[in-house]
Amino acid sequence: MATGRTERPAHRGRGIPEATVARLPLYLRALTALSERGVPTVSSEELAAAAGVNSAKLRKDLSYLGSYGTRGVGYDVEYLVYQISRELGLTQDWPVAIIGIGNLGHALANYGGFASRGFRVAALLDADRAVAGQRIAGMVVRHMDDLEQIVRDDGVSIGVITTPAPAAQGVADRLVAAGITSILNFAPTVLTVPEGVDVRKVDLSIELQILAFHEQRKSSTEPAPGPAPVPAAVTPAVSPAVAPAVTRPTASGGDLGGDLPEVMPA
Amino acid sequence: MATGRTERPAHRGRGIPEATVARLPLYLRALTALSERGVPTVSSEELAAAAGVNSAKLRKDLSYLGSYGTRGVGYDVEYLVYQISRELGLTQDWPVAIIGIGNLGHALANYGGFASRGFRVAALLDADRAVAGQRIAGMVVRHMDDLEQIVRDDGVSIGVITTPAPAAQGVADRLVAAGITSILNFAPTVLTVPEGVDVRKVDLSIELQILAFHEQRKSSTEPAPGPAPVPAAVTPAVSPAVAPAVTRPTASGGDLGGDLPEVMPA
DNA sequence: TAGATTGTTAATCGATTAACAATC
DNA sequence: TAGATTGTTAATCGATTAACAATC
Repeated sequence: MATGRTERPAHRGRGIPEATVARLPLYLRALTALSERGVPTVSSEELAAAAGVNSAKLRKDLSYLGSYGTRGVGYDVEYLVYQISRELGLTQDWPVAIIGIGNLGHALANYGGFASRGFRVAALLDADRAVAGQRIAGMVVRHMDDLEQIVRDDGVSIGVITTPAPAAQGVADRLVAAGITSILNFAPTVLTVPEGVDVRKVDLSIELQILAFHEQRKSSTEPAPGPAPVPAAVTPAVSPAVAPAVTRPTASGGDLGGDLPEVMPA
Repeated sequence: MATGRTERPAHRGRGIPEATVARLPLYLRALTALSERGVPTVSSEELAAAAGVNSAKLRKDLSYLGSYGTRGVGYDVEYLVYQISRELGLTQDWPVAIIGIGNLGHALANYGGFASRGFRVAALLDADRAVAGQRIAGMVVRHMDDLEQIVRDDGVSIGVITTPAPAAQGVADRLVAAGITSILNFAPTVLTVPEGVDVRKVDLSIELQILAFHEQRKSSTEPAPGPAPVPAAVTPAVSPAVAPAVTRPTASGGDLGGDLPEVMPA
């Protein structure tokens, strides 16, 4: 229950920074957990800790939405849940279509997380006629041929692409042609879309590769990439003279393995 | 095959910016596609277009790895694939363990993308004894009790958490205790880990919420959240008097559903 | 040499953070 | 009032980008 507090949309209308928008869902999740535990208010310090961010950042982020806290007290949990939900557009229903019912599409269709929080799986689609017609998560998979009609009839506003990489761009084109302006892409491809269409991607192998980069730096105790401090004054002018020892005529034949790693087969 | 070019590790040893590290996999993917098409060289302009970034950014990113291009010519595709792979640590094998074999864990286990590119699913684990023992993607699911032994025996360095949210922190703690220092978290929870442990997260509902935010701004032509300009002087002093109509005592009871998004059932 | 394209500089932009005045 | 905590300022940091000298 919010104490009858007034709102000042402040920055509203223009310009909540992208970095802030990306964190609002985290705050919302932390607040929802607090709400379920019956916690009435939180300080920025507590909420920041729960969301895994710095409290100054949290306060700055929230200040873009308005002045929803009370000095000396903190934030009313329910009230802030509402305000963030509204800002994110979660007070309305967002019908989502999942395109490409393979392993991942199947898993997402069964994923409970959609239903709550304003999202609703409105349709499952696949280009394979053997897949279309199957019943998954209580829904009948439709064929891609019906895409335009489904988007129109069900008011689908967000498309989730879970096709193999080679099919993704074509699907994106059709989604855009059908009027969809928000796409969540799970296929490992860069999608090209017109201005005004938002694409976000979820990319497993990119995340793994970033982890591998850091993991490599940890385990290796070699002077260069390791956590070693700057080796006693590497004078810029000197390095060219120091470097030649590292110079290699070609990348192949080293102990590094001359072969370039093959990427995903498909 | 690289043209006999010399290498200058330049910035190496310390500090490739995180933003750059996060893009290297994109470049690698684009380069691999070019390599498969037999393209021998690319300009920064072409490669940047393929990766969906600005060419100045690409050149700056690559400059952190060294001087691997040729002025007036461009980059040797094979050579650059090799250099980026090496930088990311993909010239070695990274055994991965997937913990939590529900919908998503199952899908990931069957996902081909792992195997290529230096990653290898070394083990599948689940806390449920009814799941352990099952055969999935040619592997027998092991019970969580065996975690420590598996990490040790198989040299697992990366843990992928696909458990329900409430179980994730406990699993993370055990992974860390077992010596794992890189975690990819699919559960919608903030994980707390010691210094030196890297956590990256993949979060479907956060991505959807970010899309919803932008989608809302597009479709709504309402004055406040829409793309409308600042409505004729919203004097700060006045807003408290204007706002009360929007003030609501509580957020619950709405269509928001007070529920936190449940993750995959298992 | 003339044309092309890299690698780097420097300016700009946006995000983070500590600190603190405002205020409950 | 005294204590607590927000909302905001300003300094800092890091990332992006245009522009161009270096050089193949």
